[in-house]
Amino acid sequence: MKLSSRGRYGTRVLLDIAMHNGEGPVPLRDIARRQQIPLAYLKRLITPLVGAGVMRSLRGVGGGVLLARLPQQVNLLEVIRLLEGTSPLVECIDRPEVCERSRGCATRDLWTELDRAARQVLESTTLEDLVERQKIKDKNAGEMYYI
Amino acid sequence: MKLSSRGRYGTRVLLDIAMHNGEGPVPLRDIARRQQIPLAYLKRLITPLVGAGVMRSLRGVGGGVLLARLPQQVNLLEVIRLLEGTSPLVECIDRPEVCERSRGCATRDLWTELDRAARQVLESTTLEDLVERQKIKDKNAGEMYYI
DNA sequence: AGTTTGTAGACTAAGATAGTCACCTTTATC
DNA sequence: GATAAAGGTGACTATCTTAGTCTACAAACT
Repeated sequence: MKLSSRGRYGTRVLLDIAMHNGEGPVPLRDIARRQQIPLAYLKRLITPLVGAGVMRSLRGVGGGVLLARLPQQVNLLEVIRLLEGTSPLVECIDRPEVCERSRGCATRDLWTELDRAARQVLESTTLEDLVERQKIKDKNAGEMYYI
Repeated sequence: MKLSSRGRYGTRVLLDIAMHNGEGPVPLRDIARRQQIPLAYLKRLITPLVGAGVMRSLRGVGGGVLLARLPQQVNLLEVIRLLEGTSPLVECIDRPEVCERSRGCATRDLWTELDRAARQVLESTTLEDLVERQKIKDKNAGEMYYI
């Protein structure tokens, strides 16, 4: 039960470009620097997000990446699924046929419950929510200097 | 965000011995057969559970393993933590110092929320709950034959 | 044409996971 | 006390996943 660095990085990348939403394409180089992600790795990381239409990319001079939808239209469940590849916590949740004991298995019910709880948190959070939280944090951080 | 086979196996093992609670030591051989877990692997699997006082073991003829506490006194959060070793979903949740951006990181708050949601499900479920659910399932399975 | 950007594929190093094997220790029983 | 039936332990291995690199390529702006 670990979140991979793909999941962590990718979410940070989306939050980064969401924070710059409306300002045109954000170069990967800048994102890599701000988020401390190796550029070559970042390039690979975003491909599923671009492919799924969560973000768009523009090549060439002045290019970069930007959100393909409004921040409130991107929920974190979709994001994590795209980044991690594998969806469920345990294989048998979605595909009972992979384990012959699925039908009468009490532990499987528990994993299902666990998976649902996690999904609920992710699905109910959008990029806009993250942006709001981040802005509050940035604001508070600024005020810290005056205390 | 996958549950390891250690976590899945180990939980099944505990449910197995909880179902036989009060009947004396349950031999690992029997558990291995019923739960379809390689015996050699099973032996290794249970050591942290024995070490933490969740189950007890008895060697020699007529030996086996049994619960060291009442089923309602064993919650699944403790079990999963013992089996998986690593506790939090993301390192920085418990140890902000591992990442310099922890303080002002909105994604970290999300991971914390996610972790708490998962913990809540596990912590509020005891072995007794699992036993109850399993008994209902077994009962229903029995009735299926008469339909 | 040249430079700046993103794209794609192949590859690799390190670590985790799942599992095996051989041998040891404890305990009951004859 | 020999023996057999249990669990315990350390070392090992095969496979997979993760994280990351490298190289060559394609598009777009100037």
